[in-house]
Amino acid sequence: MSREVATKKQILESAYRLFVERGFRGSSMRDIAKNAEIKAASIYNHFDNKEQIFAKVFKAKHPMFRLLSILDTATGETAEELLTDAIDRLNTELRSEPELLNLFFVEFVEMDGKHIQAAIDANFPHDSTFMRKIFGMKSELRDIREPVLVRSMIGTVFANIMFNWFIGDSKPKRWGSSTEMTDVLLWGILRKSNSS
Amino acid sequence: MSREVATKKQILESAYRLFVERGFRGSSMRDIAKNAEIKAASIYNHFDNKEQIFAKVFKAKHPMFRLLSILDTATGETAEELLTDAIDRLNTELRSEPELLNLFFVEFVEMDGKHIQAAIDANFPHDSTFMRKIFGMKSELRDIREPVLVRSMIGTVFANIMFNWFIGDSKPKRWGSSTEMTDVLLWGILRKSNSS
DNA sequence: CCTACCGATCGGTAGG
DNA sequence: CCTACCGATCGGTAGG
Repeated sequence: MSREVATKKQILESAYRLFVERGFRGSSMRDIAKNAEIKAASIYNHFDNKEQIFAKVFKAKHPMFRLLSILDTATGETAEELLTDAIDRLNTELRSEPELLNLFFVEFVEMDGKHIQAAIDANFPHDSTFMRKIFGMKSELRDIREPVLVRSMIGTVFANIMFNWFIGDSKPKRWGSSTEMTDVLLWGILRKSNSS
Repeated sequence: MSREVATKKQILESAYRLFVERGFRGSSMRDIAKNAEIKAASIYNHFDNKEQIFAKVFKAKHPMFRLLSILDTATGETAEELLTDAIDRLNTELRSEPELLNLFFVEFVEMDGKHIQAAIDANFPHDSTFMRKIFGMKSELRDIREPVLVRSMIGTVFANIMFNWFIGDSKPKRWGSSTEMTDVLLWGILRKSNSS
């Protein structure tokens, strides 16, 4: 990797971490430069301006594709096992890296969503191992299209975590556990009832 | 309402709109003052600093309680009707006011979630008409606790909308409609199968 | 509630 | 890739 490419990569990585932690306007070019171990003016040898950096970071780190990759690692002999494992993995990943979705929030609030389409165009099509696996277990499922199934799963996990943020650490018993939430999802997806 | 209270209210309302549109660091005290039709220095007669304004805005506008209020307006003779109407209302509201959740995103990214607990403490307990209604239809439902039900519903609607942001306007057919998503949820909740 | 102002920091440029 | 610097804007204060 040439020196130039390496520096560019350092800038993008530094910017990613800062945008995720402090948002776009909260991350200065000087801070981005410092983490990349250069001076602020040198950034302009690689990028035209701050927003161009954000656009490239967002394209490279769009969280949707990260979540689909996590799904691909799930395993299981039956549909119920596969789905449960997939949900566990999503939950674990989002809990250990809660800022995974921050980049998207920043894009939505500060950028008005204007880079989303370009990021989608750059990353599609995505070959999903998970969808192929669950497709092979079709007989165990209700008649639901695969993408709808994937949405339901990501949605359930996502909603669990968001909801936990919403209510803070208070009253977890009152509001239920994520296991209870997963149960609702499985009942909605599987052809036969799961053990509960 | 005294002049002083009215001014304070104008400042909070102005700050709310700006925080939601541009984030915390993207909203200057001068902008907040201009929308409230005073000068920037005058804000300090009512608030100590910018962050205190955010804390008060967040406490007053925590989106969780807004969503619960929307649920309370739902009607229906059967559990299926009530749930479908509730989901429709949530979808309609979030679609017509997509920035409803932005305040929460800003709190999460720029404030590191530090005001959440205070907002919860200030707003609980919340008397939910919706939960009482659905409680009365318990025989039509699987054995799911009401809060879990509410979470599933808000979660499903929320995940639908987030997912639509994720994928932008592209390939709606490929990824399914929110009707298909609702169907999965109803199957997971209702004791008997719904028409599909 | 205002005018006037503070030091600090911002994104970006000039010129080497 | 750097030093030095630009005008603009920031949160906040003094003083009336």
